Amino acid sequence: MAPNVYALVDCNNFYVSCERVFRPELVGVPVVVLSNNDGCLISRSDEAKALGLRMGEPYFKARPFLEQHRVRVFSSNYPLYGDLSRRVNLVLGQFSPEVEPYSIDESFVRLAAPVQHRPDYQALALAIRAAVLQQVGIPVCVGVAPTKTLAKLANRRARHVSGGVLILDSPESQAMALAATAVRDVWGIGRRQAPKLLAADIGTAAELAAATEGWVRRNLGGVVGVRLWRELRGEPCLSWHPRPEADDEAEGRRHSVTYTRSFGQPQRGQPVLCEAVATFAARAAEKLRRHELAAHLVTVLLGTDRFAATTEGATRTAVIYLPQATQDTSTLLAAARRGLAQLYQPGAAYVRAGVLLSGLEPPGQPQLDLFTPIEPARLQEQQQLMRTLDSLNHRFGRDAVRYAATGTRAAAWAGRNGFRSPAYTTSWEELWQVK
DNA sequence: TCTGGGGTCCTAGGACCC
DNA sequence: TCTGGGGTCCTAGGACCC
Repeated sequence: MAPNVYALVDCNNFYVSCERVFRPELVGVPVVVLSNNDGCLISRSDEAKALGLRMGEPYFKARPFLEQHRVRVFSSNYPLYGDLSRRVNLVLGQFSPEVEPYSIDESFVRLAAPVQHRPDYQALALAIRAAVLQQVGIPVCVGVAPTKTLAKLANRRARHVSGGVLILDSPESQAMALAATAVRDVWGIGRRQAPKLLAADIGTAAELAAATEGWVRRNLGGVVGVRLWRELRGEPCLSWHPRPEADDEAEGRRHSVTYTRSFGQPQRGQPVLCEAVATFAARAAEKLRRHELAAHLVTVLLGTDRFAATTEGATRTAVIYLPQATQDTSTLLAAARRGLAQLYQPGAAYVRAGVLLSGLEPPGQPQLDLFTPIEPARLQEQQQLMRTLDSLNHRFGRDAVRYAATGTRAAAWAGRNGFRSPAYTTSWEELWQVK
């Protein structure tokens, strides 16, 4: 049987490219997009990279430099990026039924096992690139190889190749690419492992691939390292999960749903924190219902400033167990409030909070709690209310209808996002206008 | 004044059971 | 007086990813 071939399609400077789709005047000039809360730089155009701006640089430090060089700055606009990401995947679906979105800006495409003698992957990769650019307006790079890890490696190198595609379908081309790739740039080798490998005289991906399996098992995180090592040698070991949220099989189901945010200003008062946590719980609950799941565990997180010199800086958590898994906002809200009450310490200055829902299962699973079973009629009522709430908010905009506990819109704890572009494609109020 | 957020996978270790 | 070993389940924490 012919082996599979994987293409990794990666959108170039994705968030910046999204902003450029609707503002052609941004093409050719330095542009950056900031993280939530306008905290740091998370996407840079090539021009911004050329100015020496680094990924993850705090915005407040870079600001004078950005102004001096007239860099265009945007707050992140996730509804817009998420929608364009979806459109990119639709285009990829024209080339293969097997598309696995890996992150908002990257997808793996499994290409049909080649029937003919030597398929022209180069031409195919170029066609993918042209189609995404033409139909969505986003430039991408494409790496093609027999394993996911090699496809990632090919993609990385494709960025510096004219045409933006690189095919590693022969042992010779793979050997060359491995020799030219620093080991710290291999997918799965992070900040911790890279120095360890260097100390063992392993500086390139080729040198890692040439190590013995026993050495890798002992020194590179056991089974995880061995899997990575095999993938580099062309043996596929990573599994394939097409359309992760579409199917309801236990296999591909997610394990948690989180909503955490930093505050615009440190917060000390319990009522304000209560509103923030209630808001985050309501958001997490929406996400839970979107994925058609219910949660048994509600974890509340409360964090103090980890950069402050005077305090410890720590995130503390409280876990509330719900005997019956639920996707009902008011039940989750009440649990979150109990968690907050356990955590809250008067006087502490909190800079971030969050809600994590876990112990997930499909809603309406058989009841295990024998003592306080919720009545089926009441359960149905709850579910109907949530469906109504979600559809109203979908139709009339986020927060058209919401819980009083979540407080006012102009909340004291709200984060900054001073430079946000309109949600051109997902919000009726902000639709792109042609004049 | 100002440093993001949301995930996954794996392992170690404790509690408990037989 | 002696005090095993295997299994399961759970949690905390590490490492990594974009």
